[in-house]
Amino acid sequence: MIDLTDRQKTILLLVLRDYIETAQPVGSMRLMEHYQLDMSSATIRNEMAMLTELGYLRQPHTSAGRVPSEDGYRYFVSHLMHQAELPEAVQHTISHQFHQSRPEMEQWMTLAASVLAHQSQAVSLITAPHAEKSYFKHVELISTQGRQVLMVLVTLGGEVNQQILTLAEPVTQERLSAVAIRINQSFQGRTINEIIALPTHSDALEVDIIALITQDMRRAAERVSGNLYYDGISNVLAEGEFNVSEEARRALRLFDEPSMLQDLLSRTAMNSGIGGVQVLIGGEGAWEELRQCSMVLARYGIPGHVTGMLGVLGPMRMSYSKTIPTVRYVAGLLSELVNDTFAE
Amino acid sequence: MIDLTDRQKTILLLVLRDYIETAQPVGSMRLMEHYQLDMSSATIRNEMAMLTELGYLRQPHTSAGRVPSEDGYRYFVSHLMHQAELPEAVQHTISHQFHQSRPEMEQWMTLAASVLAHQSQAVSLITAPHAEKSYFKHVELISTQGRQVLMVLVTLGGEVNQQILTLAEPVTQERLSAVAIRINQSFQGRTINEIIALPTHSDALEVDIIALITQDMRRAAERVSGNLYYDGISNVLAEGEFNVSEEARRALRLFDEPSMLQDLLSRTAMNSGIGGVQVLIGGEGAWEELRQCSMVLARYGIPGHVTGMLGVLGPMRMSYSKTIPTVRYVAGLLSELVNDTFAE
DNA sequence: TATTGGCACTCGAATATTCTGAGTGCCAAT
DNA sequence: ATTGGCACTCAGAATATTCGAGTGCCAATA
Repeated sequence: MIDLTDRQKTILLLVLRDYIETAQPVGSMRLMEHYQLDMSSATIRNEMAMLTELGYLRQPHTSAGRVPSEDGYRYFVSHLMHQAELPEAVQHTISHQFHQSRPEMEQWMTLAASVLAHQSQAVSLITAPHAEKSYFKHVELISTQGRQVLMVLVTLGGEVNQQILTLAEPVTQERLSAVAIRINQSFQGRTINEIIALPTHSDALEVDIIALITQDMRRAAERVSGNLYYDGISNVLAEGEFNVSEEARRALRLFDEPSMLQDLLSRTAMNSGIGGVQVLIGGEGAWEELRQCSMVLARYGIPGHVTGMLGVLGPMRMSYSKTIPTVRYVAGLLSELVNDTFAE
Repeated sequence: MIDLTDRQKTILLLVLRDYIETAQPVGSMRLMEHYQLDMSSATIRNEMAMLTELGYLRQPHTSAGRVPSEDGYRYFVSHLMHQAELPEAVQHTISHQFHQSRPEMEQWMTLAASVLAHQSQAVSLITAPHAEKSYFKHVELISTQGRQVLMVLVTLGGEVNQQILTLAEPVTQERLSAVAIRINQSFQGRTINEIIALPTHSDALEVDIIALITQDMRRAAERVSGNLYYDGISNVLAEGEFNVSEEARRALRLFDEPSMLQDLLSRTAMNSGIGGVQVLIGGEGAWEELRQCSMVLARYGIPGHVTGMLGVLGPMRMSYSKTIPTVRYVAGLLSELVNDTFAE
């Protein structure tokens, strides 16, 4: 794996750079002139042949230049690319936008999606922060009309869940409020299991409501992550190689099938810590739809508490050296915001 | 406009049908055999020439069959197409899905988007119902930690708006609840203007909260419509003529620029009543991006009260006779649901 | 007068053919 | 170990050729 000479590394790096920039197979001559290498094209050819044999480069056909292979990209990302921070100016711009927006989670999500899409010129996606263990915080019952009641359930971290119930018979707001107050007092800060363990109450209305609350909390716990936001779908279509369109269609199908994305996000990045950025190249064998794509993913939030995922989906030859710092920075920013909001 | 002979209408209708089905220019021979017309292909050619002169058909090039022009589609939609109801079986399936889903607005929106996209094999889009005039219903203040407070504001029709405030100094939950109760009592059912007209209170905290409430309500009133949901983006890419891709890209750009869609929706369908379905063919000159597309739009909800928009965006040769009933039916269904939920 | 068969004509799309040049692999010379 | 030189390859562009669906028009017809 580390059996590459310095010169081989240089050449591999340059091939990657050039290909990422131009999307054209890169040949030995071009490489030599463009980067003023002081060796002949024949030497470069020899090295390239070596790199091809090692599996880091590919030849689309016999008489074409070289193109990075999946392994090539992986080597690039993990050994060659120099990991810079995001330029300060960009950091400021982004951070400014966040601090100017309305202090609402939904706004932040939309903004983060937009920033990522714009910076990386690819599709961005992000899940709302999600409590890893759900604690009851507050419930509110508001009668809207006759038998319809709006239930607003707040769990740890300000996740708000609203639902409309239809009762068997009309109930006054007073009665509802009384029930709410009782429930709030006894459930405060408890987990779903603790709530279930509590002695059941005799009041029929109250029993119904409690059943709904536990049901909601259970459902929330099952969902791997919160709502999904994304942005920049047209970016990916602007890419040259996607004009083949077949590939683009496949990748975009992911966005029509939220469950697939959820699955993908949870399966990959659940195990990576906060702050770490995961790079997924060419679907890593597991995702047929992403054969031509890469994803840069990160988790954000408070570990073991409230976390979410965010990332970028783009063509395999996306600019990792720009995307990775961006994803890392935005993840950090969101972590801060989540911290400010939810920490106890 | 109505200067078409019956025979011309028949031919125009068949051309439309055939083209919508096959996406191929249709010629005189094909028309004759396929639909057993008892006239010769020469006669059909003559009529076609006439229809071309009148602007209802076009010829892609001299020696090709005929293709409907924009005007042709319009004539078809308004005079030729027979307006059937959605088949009962389909109605049942759809309605069943809605009644099985969780009774939450968000679920309904997602479901409606999914159903429309699936039925029409095109992109669907839908805005959440939006109160045309906003009445205060309820506010809830929940302390999450030190100076952070979660405000949940419910306005007429169960629109719930959550926001996190940072206070100047920590306040107990008791104090917050007291404020909430006072506000709820005096604001119940009032409009924003009435609230502003009320005598201001002396309590600093209360004044702050009230300011935020009015601010929120004002903002909600300004938004043309609620959140935007959509589905089926990959459908549009599956269409043959979009493989040219340039067009697809343009149309999809709409989805990255929510403001454009909002604008489009409000400008077109704001004036059409509930129940009426509007058909927008080829952008009607106004929207460059939609030159190759059509939209089928409808409003739903309670007129003058809480309404939303929904519709389908597809290629100009979409199956109007299937899409229009679907859109109408789903709009009706949502209207019912909105009615059940929000009516007073 | 409206309809029809016949026929010459058109022109996009499909297929075949040729051309071109960027790029390679390899070898002998340095 | 590196390099200049050279024959070879092959995708893609450019060009030519064929094919046939479809038209427009006209003279014959009912």
